[in-house]
Amino acid sequence: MKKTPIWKAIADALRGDLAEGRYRTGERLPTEAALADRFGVNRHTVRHGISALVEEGLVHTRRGAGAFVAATPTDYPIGNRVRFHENLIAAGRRPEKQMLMLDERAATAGEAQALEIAAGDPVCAYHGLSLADEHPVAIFESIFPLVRLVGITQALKKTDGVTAALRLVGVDDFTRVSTRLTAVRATATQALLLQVAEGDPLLKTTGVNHSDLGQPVEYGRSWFAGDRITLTLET
Amino acid sequence: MKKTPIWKAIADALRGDLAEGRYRTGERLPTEAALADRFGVNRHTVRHGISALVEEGLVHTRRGAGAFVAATPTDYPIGNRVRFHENLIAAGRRPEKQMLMLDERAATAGEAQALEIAAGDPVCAYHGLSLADEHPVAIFESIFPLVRLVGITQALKKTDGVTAALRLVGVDDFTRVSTRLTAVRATATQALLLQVAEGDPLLKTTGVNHSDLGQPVEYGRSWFAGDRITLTLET
DNA sequence: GGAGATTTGTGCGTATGTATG
DNA sequence: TCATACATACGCACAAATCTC
Repeated sequence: MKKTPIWKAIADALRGDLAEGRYRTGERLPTEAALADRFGVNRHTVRHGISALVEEGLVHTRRGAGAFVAATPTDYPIGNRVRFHENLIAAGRRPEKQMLMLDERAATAGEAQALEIAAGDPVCAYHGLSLADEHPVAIFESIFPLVRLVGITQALKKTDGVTAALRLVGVDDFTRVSTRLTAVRATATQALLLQVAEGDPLLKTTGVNHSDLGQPVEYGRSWFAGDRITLTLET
Repeated sequence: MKKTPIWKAIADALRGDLAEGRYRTGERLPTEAALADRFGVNRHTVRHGISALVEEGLVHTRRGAGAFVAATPTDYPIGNRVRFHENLIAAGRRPEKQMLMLDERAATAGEAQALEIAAGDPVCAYHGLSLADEHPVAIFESIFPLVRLVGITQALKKTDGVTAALRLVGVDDFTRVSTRLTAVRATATQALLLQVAEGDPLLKTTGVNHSDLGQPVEYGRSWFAGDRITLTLET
């Protein structure tokens, strides 16, 4: 019989609560004092347990505010000095971009969190398809916060690219602050667009671009056909 | 001017010592009591700092024995030395590695090409499973060219990690020259090992590590459970 | 905007458990 | 067996950020 530390038992209990969906994304956990009281332990012991969840990426804390349920299930950083490079244009392939939809709507909770705006704030949604040699290779989706980027929708209609459109609304430079990669199944819609079978594996990337002022200006998601595309990371 | 906590300053100081090579790999750090005395702080404060280094993967601790240097990071100021698995481990979550198979055989055509050897040349194949919190998260497979790395199989048996094993056979340093990412379906075997359903999407990564002489010394492949793991790239 | 309460972060002290050598 | 060293856990105090009124 292995003896499990109290802090780990607390972490496990909380992780279980999260797994069961007893807390929603972004929701605040009980305070350390409340948890310490509930489990009948010292506040430090609770903190130790919570810190484990923070390391796992399940929870993030804000001093003075509380501990909140993180959006992502598990994140594994794989390096700080890695450049993300989409190597779509491998040897003589002609890339194209095709706009599928462009409209303005209210931000979902996840989009709002990524863009650091309030849920329901107006955003511009830009959907499209990337092709190489006339074969679809990826679906992309860019969300722009309208509160910061007035006129981005019109700019996207006029120009032919995100960079140019952002420049039109005053964002001369932006940097990608994070990229996340995971594998998912193709939904029916995605399968149709990418011309793969429903349920086929897709490589999903999500990322946020910040302006030089440090504000999020674009939340992008892409789905690559797993059997057709390989992303390469160059050091 | 930002105020840095004492524990962070201690972590930085120790990390600096490691970067300068003042401790060798495997060497024991001063005891917590000694460090607490040196820095004039409480032992808990030292522990907090050391725990940060443990999470980064720079140090590992053994109860009753001490804290030991895990790796000397020469890549701090400049450097494109991305140690894929080490960085995964740095994410914390009490990772484990479980060896599944270790044998010597002839290289397949693809392995030979990646390692720049002749097809059929003898290689060492090292298969394993990565776990976090006792849950499988990835399958890894490393192929080593025996023509360049005599005794690597025995070294892998003795040591507990690729880095240490390579050092045993004379490769003190190596660099990942490329990483490729794609999404695939889980085979029956992979599904069993990763405890997912057959056909579930997996994030597949492949990469080659070169020695400081520029020769390929390892061809690695990993399969991550797509619904459980997100790789993050930080700029 | 300001004052006070709340909540997390940091740090110290103490005690005991457990693995190591 | 015994001392050493890390691991866990409690308690106290204050700082810093946040939230509420």
